Amino acid sequence: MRHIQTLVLIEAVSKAGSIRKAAEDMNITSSALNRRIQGFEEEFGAPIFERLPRGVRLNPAGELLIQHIRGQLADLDRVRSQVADLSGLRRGHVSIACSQALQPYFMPSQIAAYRAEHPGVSFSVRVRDREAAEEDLRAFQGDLALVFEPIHLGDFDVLLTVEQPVFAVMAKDHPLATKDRLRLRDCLVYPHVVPPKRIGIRYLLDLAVSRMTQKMEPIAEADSFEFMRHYVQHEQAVGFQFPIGLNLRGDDRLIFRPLPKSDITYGNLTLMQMKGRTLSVASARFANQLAVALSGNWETL
Amino acid sequence: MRHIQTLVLIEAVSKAGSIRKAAEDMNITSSALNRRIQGFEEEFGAPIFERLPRGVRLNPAGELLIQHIRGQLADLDRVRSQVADLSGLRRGHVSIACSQALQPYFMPSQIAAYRAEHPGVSFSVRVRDREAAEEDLRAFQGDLALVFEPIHLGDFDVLLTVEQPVFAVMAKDHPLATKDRLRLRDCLVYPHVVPPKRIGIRYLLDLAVSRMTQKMEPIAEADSFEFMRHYVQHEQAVGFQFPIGLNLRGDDRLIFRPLPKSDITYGNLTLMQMKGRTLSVASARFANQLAVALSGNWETL
DNA sequence: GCTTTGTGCTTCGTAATTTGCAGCGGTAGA
DNA sequence: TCTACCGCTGCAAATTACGAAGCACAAAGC
Repeated sequence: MRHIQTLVLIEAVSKAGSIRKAAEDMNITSSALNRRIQGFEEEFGAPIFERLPRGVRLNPAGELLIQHIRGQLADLDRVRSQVADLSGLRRGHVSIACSQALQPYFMPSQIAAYRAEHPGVSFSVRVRDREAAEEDLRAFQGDLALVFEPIHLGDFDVLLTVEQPVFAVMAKDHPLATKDRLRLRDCLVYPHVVPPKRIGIRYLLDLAVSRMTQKMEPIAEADSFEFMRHYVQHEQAVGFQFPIGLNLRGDDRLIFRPLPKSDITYGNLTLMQMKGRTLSVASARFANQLAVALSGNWETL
Repeated sequence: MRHIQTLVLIEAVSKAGSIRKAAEDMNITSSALNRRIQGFEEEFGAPIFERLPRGVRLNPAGELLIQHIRGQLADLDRVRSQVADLSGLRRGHVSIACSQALQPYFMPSQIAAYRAEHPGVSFSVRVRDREAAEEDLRAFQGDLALVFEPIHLGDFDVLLTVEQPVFAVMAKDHPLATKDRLRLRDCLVYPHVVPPKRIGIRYLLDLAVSRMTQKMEPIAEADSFEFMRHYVQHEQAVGFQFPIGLNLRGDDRLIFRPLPKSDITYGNLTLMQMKGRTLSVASARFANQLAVALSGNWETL
């Protein structure tokens, strides 16, 4: 794409932080890149970068412009995808950012199901906490985001929201495993493992605990649910997870018990896209499939 | 803008219908233009034009692309406007399509008021019926549209809607001028002048008459309100207009009487923009001013 | 049926633009 | 003071785009 190359170069420079570095990345000489940028700034009518002793950085005008550039590049991708689609080849690419909970079971099965029908579509899946996922959308680095408890809802279009209760996770021989109705306060009596603050489930836990007299005193704070899953098998500890991240029936070492909504708010699993953006054919269809899959009850998982 | 020229050329070709004509318009040779298009199609990966014996025409892929191009050009304008704005110069351009009724009084006074505060902003005003105004927005040929009774509301963002009653317009010595409460059926007894079907006020008239036993039998159908205004001074005829298009107090030759809502629905004057589009600074501020001006009651005009 | 007109497209020599190389001046950190 | 890295600039080479002319073809015009 010749007519767009300058824009791509500008983005590369803004990412590299210096013209020379960006020139190396893009396999051209720094002088050529330098002159292209100067030429663009002249055409544009205003400087885009502020020159620092150690390199360059976008000025406010440049920030405005780079947002435009990213939007245009993403939109051009969309057009190409639509064109490819109407010429019969069902190919394309879907880029999605999602919570950790969706990694082990949900996303793999969904992507496999989609690819069974559209083998020409490729995927990139990035694990992001709720804040980073939104940042991805904003920078046009991802088409979709599927996260619990999003923060800045106003900046995005919400395609779907479903509620999921928080589950307590423990070993089969845990004393609490025999209780059929488990309360959050029971869990906190035992050693517990929780994720760090940026994770949605932790946000819900903090909210719930703030209304209780008991305090949360985690023996471990880990951003890996895998760690939690395995740790509770070594000590008689309790972990927390959403059902979509659990193999509710198929796990023979762990026990999962839902916590009542009165104890801890249900988590909102939300499928979002950048506000006002038109998705590529592949992304839109995949989003649709996700919506159908999620609209079922979690108890049927 | 060098990196965008090919896109502009493509748009020119699609408008001219032939490469040679477009080349003349753009002051280059047809061979150069031809090669640029071929080059673009190769980069793009698919033909954009279908070649006809008498010229070229956009194929479906091209239609998709041209929409992207127009959006990109409009968005770049917006960015440049914002950049100009943050560097202190309050300049820019506002392009608005609006109904005939707004031409004599409303738009001139609004634009003058805006330019009194922002002398660097220029305007283009196009008179369009409600359908053509929407087409303008869709093709990114206008930033705003202010029309009565829009048709495809779903494709646009509505910034404001205000109701305006239909007024009967007649000479000062007209027999009906003495009645203080005028009904539509009274007007239709006399010779009447109406606009053609594509105009919003005619749509309302047709709707109203379809519920009556009386029929509409216009002695003249004219798309110029000026014609109507002057004609009713020659014959004892009745015309129709919205109050925003009338000088309610200042006209010493004509009488204006509102028709009751039960006789004929109030017209919806609607300020719209292209769905999801971010307007330039100047356009957004002007839209804001229009909204403020219109939110007052028509009776205070 | 023939000419005329208008189309997209190609060839080729030339003009315009971009690139790479080397070097300059300047700033920050050692 | 020295080194490393930065943005920037002449200048010649390489690349690219352009204009003029002409070709093949199809639809009107006569």
